[in-house]
Amino acid sequence: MKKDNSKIKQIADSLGLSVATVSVVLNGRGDSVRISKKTQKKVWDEAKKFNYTPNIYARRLRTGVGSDNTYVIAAFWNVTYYLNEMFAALTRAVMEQEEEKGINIELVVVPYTSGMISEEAYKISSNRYSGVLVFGPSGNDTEFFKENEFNIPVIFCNRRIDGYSSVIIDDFLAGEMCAMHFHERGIKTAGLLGVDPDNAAATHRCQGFLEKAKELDISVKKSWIVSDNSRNTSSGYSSMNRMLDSSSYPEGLYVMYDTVIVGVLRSMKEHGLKSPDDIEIVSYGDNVVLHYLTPTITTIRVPTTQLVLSMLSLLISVLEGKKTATIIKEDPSMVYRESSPSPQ
Amino acid sequence: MKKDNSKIKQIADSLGLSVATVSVVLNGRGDSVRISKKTQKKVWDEAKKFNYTPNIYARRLRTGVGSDNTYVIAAFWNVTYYLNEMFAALTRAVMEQEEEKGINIELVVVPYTSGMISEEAYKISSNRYSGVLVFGPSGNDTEFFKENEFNIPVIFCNRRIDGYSSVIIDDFLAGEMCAMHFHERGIKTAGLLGVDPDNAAATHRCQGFLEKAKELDISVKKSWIVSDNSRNTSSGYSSMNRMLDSSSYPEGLYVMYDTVIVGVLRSMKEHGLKSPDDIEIVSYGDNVVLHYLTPTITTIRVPTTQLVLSMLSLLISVLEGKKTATIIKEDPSMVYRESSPSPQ
DNA sequence: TTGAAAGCGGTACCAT
DNA sequence: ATGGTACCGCTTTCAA
Repeated sequence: MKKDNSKIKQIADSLGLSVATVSVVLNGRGDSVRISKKTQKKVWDEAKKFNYTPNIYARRLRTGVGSDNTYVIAAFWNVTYYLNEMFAALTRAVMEQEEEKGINIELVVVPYTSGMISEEAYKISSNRYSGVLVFGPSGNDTEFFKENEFNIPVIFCNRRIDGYSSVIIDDFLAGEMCAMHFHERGIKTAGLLGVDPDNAAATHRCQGFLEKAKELDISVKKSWIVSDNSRNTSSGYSSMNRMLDSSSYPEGLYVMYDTVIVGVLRSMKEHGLKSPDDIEIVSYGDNVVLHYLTPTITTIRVPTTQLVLSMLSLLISVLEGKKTATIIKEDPSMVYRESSPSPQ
Repeated sequence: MKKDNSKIKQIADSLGLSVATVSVVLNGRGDSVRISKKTQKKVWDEAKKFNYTPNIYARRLRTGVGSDNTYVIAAFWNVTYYLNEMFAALTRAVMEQEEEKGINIELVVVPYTSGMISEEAYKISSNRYSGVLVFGPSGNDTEFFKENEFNIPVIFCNRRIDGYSSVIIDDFLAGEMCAMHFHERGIKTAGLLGVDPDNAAATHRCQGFLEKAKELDISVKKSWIVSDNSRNTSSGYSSMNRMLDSSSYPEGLYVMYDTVIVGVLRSMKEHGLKSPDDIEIVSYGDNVVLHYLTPTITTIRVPTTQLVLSMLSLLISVLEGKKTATIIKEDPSMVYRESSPSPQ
């Protein structure tokens, strides 16, 4: 059922009043401008009948509000994944940049479901935003951007796409780091949990890991590579169950996202297994719980906060004409904890 | 350093061109409209020199984009707390309501730091938004709203404030529920972790708990009431340390937020204590990890998803004139797990 | 107590 | 290849 978003003029006409009067009443200033109660009521009734909704953009333009030094930045947000930590980083980055650069940022969040970004992307090319940040695009989603071109800057979070800016983690390296770590620990068999062909970042990590593992003679059985495209505690639990219910398990496990780790630990416990004794675990991410779980979890830390801040900062620089499209790298680093201690 | 957000007219004048030409060039349509390369370059150079930033609202108004059936909804977001789960719920609620009601929602996130909402709140009264949702206001913040009045609907998440709409959890009841549960478990001594006088919801829970505990002869020592206004894993860890480092500890512990629980468990472990054997734990919230930790954590579940959905749905109803300001209640419920099993 | 009209900053049509 | 101008929807000043 289509709403009739009527305009002030329509209300005014059908009441035989002027738009000025209607506007004043609708802004709650009827009394102070001394519009008669009777007229006020008529206006309100008619507005309700027409289901009047003010055009916010017309209002803003007229009042000049939010037009000075203001960038309208859209954050395209994949609701399918668990990007919650990133959101916290984004809100903080916004406050920081507003302060630092003396600007105003209007942060518009555009939710999309994995693979369906094309349904929302028309918004990018319709003069709505100053610039765009994209979080968590799947294979389909990135494909869409490759095939289209936009006239405002679009910056990706940890995805390389020709012609676009991005801030990326060297995920291939993150994969290699884990394999090298396992090698130094004397680990000869290893598995991967959370593989997702639709996720470019995770895929790079896998590749980096697998190539390096091969080079270092770490054996990776097929049944030790478990996919998981949900990235949450429950999915981590069932993924790990799948591996452990099969005949064997590896000495070392590389978990693609720290958001699943509690589920992994649970599954191990229910199978009577302990980390690091039975399986050494290396996670990916910098969630603070990794430092408090039992065992504490070794992780390849990605600087989430820095990542998001770099995205926003880059976008603003581009908008200010200070930089052109580019790629910024943030480096992952190893944090040793109980689940797979430092080799030294 | 104030930016000079110059206008198209200025560029046009200083170049001796028309606004039309400048507009076309700046929109990247210079070639298709056959503006000479030379002129295009002049325009771009001048725009850069003037640091031209288009007024997004003027553009939207003119192009009519995003004006049909669109509500601009601001979510005031306290970045000090850990409301990440809520954000996921909010993005999903937005998609749901757009679908269900056949409307468009532009979700604007306005970050604020605890106690400082007044610095951002002027935005509410300046015609920027259709309506406002407020998440995580502290005592100061709610005080501010009590003292001011706004001409657009403002809806609070789990805070009662005279004259405003809200969707609330019966936190007093949630407190009582825990005390009653402990009583049925035969627990005679209990503590509270995560008390925060600045947080109305947590305070109600404490009150409900303490009153019921008194009634049921559960003793609550002062040193067992530990405050924590940070609500994260680290703060939970240090809060619990504070309690356990003192002379004694209670049989039952009510933890005000599930976001601290991993820290609490860690502290107990380091003190050689186990749940439920040494201390029975009841949490508050519905984070999925509670179901996978060791031990699994008994909790008073609040329907976060429903809570946020109700807020948004209520706001839209008010905007559509279908409802007036009101208060909606969502009920907490007990979920029994290992850390404090069902009494039966 | 109400109305007429200017104008916010752009875009796009139609001329030239 | 470029310019003139109406107009998007609303608020506000000033006049009646």
